[in-house]
Amino acid sequence: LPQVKIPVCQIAIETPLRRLFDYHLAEGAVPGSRVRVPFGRQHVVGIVVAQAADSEVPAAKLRGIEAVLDAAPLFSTADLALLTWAADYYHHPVGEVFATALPRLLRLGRDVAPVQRSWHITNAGRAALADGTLRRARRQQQLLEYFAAKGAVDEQALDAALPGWRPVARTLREKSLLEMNEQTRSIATREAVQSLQQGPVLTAAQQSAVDALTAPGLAGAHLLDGVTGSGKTEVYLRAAGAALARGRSVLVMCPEIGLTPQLLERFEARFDAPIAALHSGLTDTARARAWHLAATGGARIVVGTRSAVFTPIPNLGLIIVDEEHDSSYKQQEGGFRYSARDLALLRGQQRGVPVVLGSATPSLESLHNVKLGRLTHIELPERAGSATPPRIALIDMRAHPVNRGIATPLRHAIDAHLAAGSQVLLFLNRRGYAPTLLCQSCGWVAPCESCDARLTVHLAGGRACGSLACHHCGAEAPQPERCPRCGYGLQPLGHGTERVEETLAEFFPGHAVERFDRDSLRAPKQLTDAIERVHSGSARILVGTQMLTKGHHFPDVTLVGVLNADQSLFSTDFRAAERLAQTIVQVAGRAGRADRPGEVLIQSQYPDHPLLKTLLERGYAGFAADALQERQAAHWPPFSRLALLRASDPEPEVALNFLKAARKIATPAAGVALRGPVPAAMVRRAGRYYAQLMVESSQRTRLQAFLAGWVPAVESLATSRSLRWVLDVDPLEVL
DNA sequence: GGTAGATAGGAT
DNA sequence: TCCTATCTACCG
Repeated sequence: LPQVKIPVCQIAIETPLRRLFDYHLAEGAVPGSRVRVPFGRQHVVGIVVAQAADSEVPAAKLRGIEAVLDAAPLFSTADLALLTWAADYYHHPVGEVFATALPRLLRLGRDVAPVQRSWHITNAGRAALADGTLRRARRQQQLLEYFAAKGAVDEQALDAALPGWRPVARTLREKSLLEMNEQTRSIATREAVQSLQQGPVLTAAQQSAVDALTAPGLAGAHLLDGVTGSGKTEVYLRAAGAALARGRSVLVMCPEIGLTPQLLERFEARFDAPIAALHSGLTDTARARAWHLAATGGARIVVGTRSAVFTPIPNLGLIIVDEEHDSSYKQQEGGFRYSARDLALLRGQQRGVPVVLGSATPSLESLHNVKLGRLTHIELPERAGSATPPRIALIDMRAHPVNRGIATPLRHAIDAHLAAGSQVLLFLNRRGYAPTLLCQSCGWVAPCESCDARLTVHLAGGRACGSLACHHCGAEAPQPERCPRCGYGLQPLGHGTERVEETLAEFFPGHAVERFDRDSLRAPKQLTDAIERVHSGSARILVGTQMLTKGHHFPDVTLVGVLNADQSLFSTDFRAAERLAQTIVQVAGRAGRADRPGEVLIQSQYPDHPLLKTLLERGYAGFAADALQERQAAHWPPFSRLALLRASDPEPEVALNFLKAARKIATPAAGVALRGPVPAAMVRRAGRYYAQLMVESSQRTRLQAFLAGWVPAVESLATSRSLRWVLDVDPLEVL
């Protein structure tokens, strides 16, 4: 009997299963479009990835597509190829990878083609106006009169003409006096893009950077390596302008848009072009709209965070990855742990589109790629506008009196800068009041019930008697008055940003302190208000965490103090030194932006530490050169490739045993080494016990080949439902 | 991950 | 005897 071939669609479905699912071919079910399909006993939305002339699946199991949801595909074949590549490379279920690329509403099957809503008066409405039934409802009467005069009016016009019309219109609609019409708006693609501003005169370095990035017929990847204030953004704008002028669109990626709205503002101010912003602060509807605008070519500039790397952009002509060293480009939670920076490079290569990675403190990976010729190195050595670079010095905390975390030389420097009318910025990577609550009598410290960690003391609503919080699982508890073990009084030990804020207010009375951390700036409004207080000059001293190292320009800050650089000097994570160097250089970059020279003081117990010495004597480039040599000697990335299999379970030993079994079933492969499994640095976190197994190879292809065979086998090992496991390819933290 | 049928144990 | 909690297999 000749086999009958049955043509099928191969569909990505959001499920942890690592495969596509075949369904009978249906009209309009072209690759890239969404379809509704029966799946098990449910009905789900999937994405057609490909069509095939035949299926491996027994014909009896094949089912039909229920509905095609998109008239035109959402993803191009190149978009599909990128997503498929990512699923392969990160060895993650393809359906979940596709889910990452799609806003929630589209995943749910909603139609988000932008609609134009317009309102008009009904006959009943005219009658109501005539017979005066609305005499007592003045606003309703006025709105109806407006519609009686104007006819159909669309919502944008109403927003502009009559702010606050919506609730009134809703009431009138319920009474059938007004009606609303929806119609699909056609998007004007290829809108003319105008440059609103000319932009400043470029420095020679900027000009040659722009030349390199806008050379005709150019593709390829570039590292734009420029100190803070050297004008990287201006280079981005010029390169983007050139791409837009060629009729192409631009993808701009940034680590956290909420913290760095400047980038978006600069693009908005420069170009009269439709911009779509994609970040975590959007509502589902707003995100779906922005995504759709980008995917249909309605936006010529797309500014977004990590997941924006997957957003379809027709006619893409340039990809910019700002602050490429930033760890938020790597998804570090959940299952699909991709690097948006690496995928951006791949996307550019795949489409022949130039990619610019920008940073004042490039990742060692990127600097290594420069050496290998995979990235061209474009340097912007000087600060634009000829500002003097900051003077950096160490304060030996052993050699000076230290009062409440602040050494005398730093205190004097703060006094001097404040007296000169400048602002001062202090960086401390530790939020809360104190990292520990200690009993001075018996040595008891407040522990987290569900983690191997100490609870951090926080001020409750600002006053002395605080609360306790776990920074690992989020647990909160009131602060006990007495030691639960011996009944003695308890003391907060150590310094967090809240305590430093308190200390500064005491040491420098009359100088308002502004605190920048996740606790003080929970809402975006709080951040903008705080920044406003700094810019207006009402705040004189800034104290904060990482938040202060990202993006914001504080032109009147002339002194930056790093209160404790030591935390990561002796970390076991091989990337700790790189992160510390980047943080110090980034926070130092906040000082002396204007014509006033800046000063940076770093407090340390170990001023002779080679990392700090190198950084001060030879700058970030010198540090990076040394660090790369160390990595090479120790055979760490980028000189080797890593993958980490992490597992956790509420019962001790379960995760470790699972990983031991995973190691046992591995087929030995040449050039691939397994290390571990070992318990995680913090074994118990949020009530689960963690362990990990490392896979290492000097060659990416070997590692990939090994994982391709191993991961499916590992999957079949995981029988218990309570056990969770993830594979992290190119992990950032290996603790 | 979601679902439902199978199974086992406890409460009534 | 029935109810529920847990296990197991499957998804085209």
